[in-house]
Amino acid sequence: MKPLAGWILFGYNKGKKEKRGSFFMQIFRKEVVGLLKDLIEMDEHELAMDLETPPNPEMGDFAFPCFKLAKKRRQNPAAIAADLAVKLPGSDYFERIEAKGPYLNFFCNRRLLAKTTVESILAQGKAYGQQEVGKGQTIVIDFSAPNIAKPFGVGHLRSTVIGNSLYRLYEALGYNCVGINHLGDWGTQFGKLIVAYLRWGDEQKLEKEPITYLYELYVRFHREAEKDPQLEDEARAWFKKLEDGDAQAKALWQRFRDLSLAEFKRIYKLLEVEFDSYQGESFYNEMLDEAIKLIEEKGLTSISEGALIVDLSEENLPPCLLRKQDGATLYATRDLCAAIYRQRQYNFAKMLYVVGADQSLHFQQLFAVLRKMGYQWAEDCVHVPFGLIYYKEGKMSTRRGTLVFLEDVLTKATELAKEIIREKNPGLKNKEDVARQVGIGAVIFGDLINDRIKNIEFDWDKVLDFTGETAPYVQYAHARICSILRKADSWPASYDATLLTNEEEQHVIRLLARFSDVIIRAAQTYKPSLVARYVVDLAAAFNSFYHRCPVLQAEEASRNARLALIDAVRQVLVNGLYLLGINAPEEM
RNA sequence: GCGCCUGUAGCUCAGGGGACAGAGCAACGGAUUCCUAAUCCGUGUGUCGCAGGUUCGAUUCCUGCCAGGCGCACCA
Repeated sequence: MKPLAGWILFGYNKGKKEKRGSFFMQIFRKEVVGLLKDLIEMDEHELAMDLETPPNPEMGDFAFPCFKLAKKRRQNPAAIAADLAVKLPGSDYFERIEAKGPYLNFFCNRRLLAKTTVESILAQGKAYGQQEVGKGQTIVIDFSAPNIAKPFGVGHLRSTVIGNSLYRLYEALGYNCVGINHLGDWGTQFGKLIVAYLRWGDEQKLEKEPITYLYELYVRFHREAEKDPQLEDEARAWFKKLEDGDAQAKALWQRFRDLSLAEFKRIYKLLEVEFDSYQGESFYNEMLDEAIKLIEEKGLTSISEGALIVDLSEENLPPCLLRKQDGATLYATRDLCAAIYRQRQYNFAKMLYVVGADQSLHFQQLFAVLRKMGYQWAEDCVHVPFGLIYYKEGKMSTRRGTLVFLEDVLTKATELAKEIIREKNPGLKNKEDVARQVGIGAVIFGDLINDRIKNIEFDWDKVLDFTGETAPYVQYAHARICSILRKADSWPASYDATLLTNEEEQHVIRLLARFSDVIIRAAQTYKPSLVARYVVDLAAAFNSFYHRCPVLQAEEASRNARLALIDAVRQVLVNGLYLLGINAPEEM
């Protein structure tokens, strides 16, 4: 996988993962390298690579392990560490440098770290954490992509929230992002739906509850098709007619699509997710012939069992089907066409497909065909897979009808939030709004906190638990800060952040300083979970601080510095939650 | 059968080759004349699936095996 140009500047193309700290920590890191480089037989890069963060803050902020030197010098590593500690010149950046066993530990100047961190957060505000590594580059993100005429289940939530978070992460890195909702609005399922509707359809029911009703028809089709396999053939025939432009088929399709899309947009509004394009599979219908011709001209196609395929046996992959026996196209055909179109349209530096891991093979095939076609940019296409959502009984299945509707989950979570508000903060204004932000935030967060590749078991108790590592926990910390800031009637004319040196304050500051690093790493690995974990850590650190260190009651100099500190925490919580697509109410 | 993914505390999961492997939940015990108790503090359990290998050092990298999940041509 080719690294993005921006990351090369950031030292991310070194093959081996480079351990680096935040922007601020980077200043200190450079100083460590500067201090050590003349004392040891290692080049600066190797030295920087070996620097690590001790497991415990009592062991300092940086550690240099002396094992490699021990081998080179044929000496005891602990003796080397002790020797270096004595020989090192002093530095304003560090309060202490001491040997501990085979490690040389560096302790940052707390005052300096506190000052740089808090002051830049307050100066940069919403922009804190943002960078420009992606400036001038476009990244296409294909996400959500629900199937028309099927309900929006909790399974679709994953693609939607992961994609949305990646969008915001890359935007924060300066990339020009294009979010595409590649709607599943074409394919054999429409043949099925048309058959079902023509046989059993009820206009009034369709009008009233389009998705639910279309879903019923879809489930019924599969139930009946088990007894009567001929239905499947009939469905395929109708889809072929649709592709050939049959008026009746087209009219039904259009209706199903319009009704479904209207419902999806309601959910996107609840989630506050937006797209730059809703060009789904059907959009490419007119271009399919041209795309297939392009592949044929490159001599990649062949006929097998009556179908038009691209043989991929050289790549150790099953063939990619472009046309079925009846001439109708498939998912892969339309995806190939879409990829080519998007490259022409956006000239992307990278294209992400946020699609379930169960489709890994499809993407391997897709990218293989693009490579065979000679497109360099095939290397810039990335499948960002995620695990399935499970019920105890097994995978959720649209066909079997064992699906949990996302809207129900969002509604229940919001209601629970409202209940808790009524109990804990009855005087709160705009309860509805806050309940929605908290409830929906909890659902989004519950998804993003887990590494995306893991399967998730759907559990109502867990979705509706608002304690511990959850969005409400983070939002609550934020609301508390806002409350303190409100009560501090006057904002200090000046503050001295170098006073923030106690353990709780420093713990918070170290986390604050790491924020930009988290953004880079989350974007690089396509893992919003890193941001979710970070934001929980920061909230937890704040909560510890909150319980041990008074702000408003502190004597003036300390009070002013702490007000600045918590305002910085507030800002970073807001920025972090934003990257996850979650709101931070000021009261809850 | 082949391919991909996963396997860490009772449960759900973090862990960027290094110093005693960490959270949340659940359980129990504490904290509210004090900035929102959706909070905080304390109490403890691990053959890091198993077996090899690379390394000064492996939960982390490699190989094999075991278990679970997903996928493997006319669905998406």
